[in-house]
Amino acid sequence: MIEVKEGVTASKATISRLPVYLRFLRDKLKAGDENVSSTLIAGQLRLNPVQVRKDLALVSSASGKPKLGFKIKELIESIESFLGVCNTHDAVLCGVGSLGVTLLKYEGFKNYGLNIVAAFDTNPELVGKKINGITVFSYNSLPAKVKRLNIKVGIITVPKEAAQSVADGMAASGIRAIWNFAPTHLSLSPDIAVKYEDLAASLAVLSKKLEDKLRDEET
Amino acid sequence: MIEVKEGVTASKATISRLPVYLRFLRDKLKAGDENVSSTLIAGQLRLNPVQVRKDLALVSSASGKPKLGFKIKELIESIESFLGVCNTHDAVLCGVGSLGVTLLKYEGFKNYGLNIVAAFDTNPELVGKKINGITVFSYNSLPAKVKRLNIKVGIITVPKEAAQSVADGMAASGIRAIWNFAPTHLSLSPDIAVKYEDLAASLAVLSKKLEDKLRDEET
DNA sequence: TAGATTGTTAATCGATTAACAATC
DNA sequence: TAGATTGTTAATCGATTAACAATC
Repeated sequence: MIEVKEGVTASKATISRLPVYLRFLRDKLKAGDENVSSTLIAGQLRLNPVQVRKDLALVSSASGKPKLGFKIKELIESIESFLGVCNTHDAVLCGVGSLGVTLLKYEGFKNYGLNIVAAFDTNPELVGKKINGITVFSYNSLPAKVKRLNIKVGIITVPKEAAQSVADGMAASGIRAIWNFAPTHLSLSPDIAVKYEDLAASLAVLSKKLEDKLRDEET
Repeated sequence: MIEVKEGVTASKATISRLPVYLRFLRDKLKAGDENVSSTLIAGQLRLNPVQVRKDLALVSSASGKPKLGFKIKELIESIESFLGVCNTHDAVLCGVGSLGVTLLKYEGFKNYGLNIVAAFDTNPELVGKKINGITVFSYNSLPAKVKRLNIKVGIITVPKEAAQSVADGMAASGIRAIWNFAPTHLSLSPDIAVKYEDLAASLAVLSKKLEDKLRDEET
């Protein structure tokens, strides 16, 4: 039996590596492997083996065996539990445009503890439609629904002009965490957790990496 | 005249804050402001003022004036030039599904130096279509096109099962930077820069923030 | 002038990496 | 046994923050 470590404070960096490990381990398990070493994980994922061991030790009480490594199943259980403990939240999505629909259709969230229970839009033509089993409601009904279901997580996929006002509405309805896909900064009370899904920032980082590679080459 | 600092090595953290500043400054300029202080930027963006000044000093030779702050226009020019210098790349996108179409329709990339010149898919029904002015070609023609146009950046929006094979194909055709939206790890030569757009990881970070907020509350 | 703000140097903080004994 | 691998402690590295003189 795998003990789940509760109340452990993992760094943001570790937290964002955990889903990567999880995905990798699930693939390995599927491929029929039973054990995996931190050396192997690090090699494939281009990380430092010590870092991998530290990350794993933080969320899992399953200890590895010298020479053999870790039991994949145990690690998966541990990471799932750890993320699950932090996670499993109902969420609402606002803005049923191209991106909103893409997210509503995305099945992967359930594996990571997010459950989108309702979508909202101002466009009357969309209201009442079901996308991937999730009903689109009128934007006006957002506060009531969020309050009634005690929902804490909101996803914003509206055009950037509308994002601040939607965020304010969500905050006023009791939402405490906002996943913002609109390319704009939000001004909100420090009580609200905000995660920006910023494609421009990602792109900048990739470009930087590319320039580094190309520069290294010249030398 | 604003000098552009070339060959400056900004940290990954700084790089990913630059687009955020840029967006904020553009909004301020639009609102009619002429000057802005690092204190104000930091306050609104919830950053440390010293950090803001350091970031700005790194990419801009425009110096701020005590009491007044910085000229917004100069800062915008500097950041645009800096990101532009690193950036301006033609790119191809592979996988014209829900997410692929969303990205093809997204106008924001041009502001940050990315220019998607062609899309590819294996589905014959999609081939020949134009999305937002970008033609969808047969997946088979990817290598030839990438080589001929000397394209260095590839965007992967195929299902995860196909991602590795697409990545291999891109790498073999000369692509040096891959923006991977498929929820899977890619094994590639260290020569290739890869940026994972990992929704699961983002979600984990947001959940962690939320848990922190909720925990703080109890105390 | 008084006070807000800059730019820089030094201190702190946190995360990554190196070193190495323990062990299967 | 020999060697790969673990887990932990110490060292390093890098980024953030604090302190403060300079200045508009």
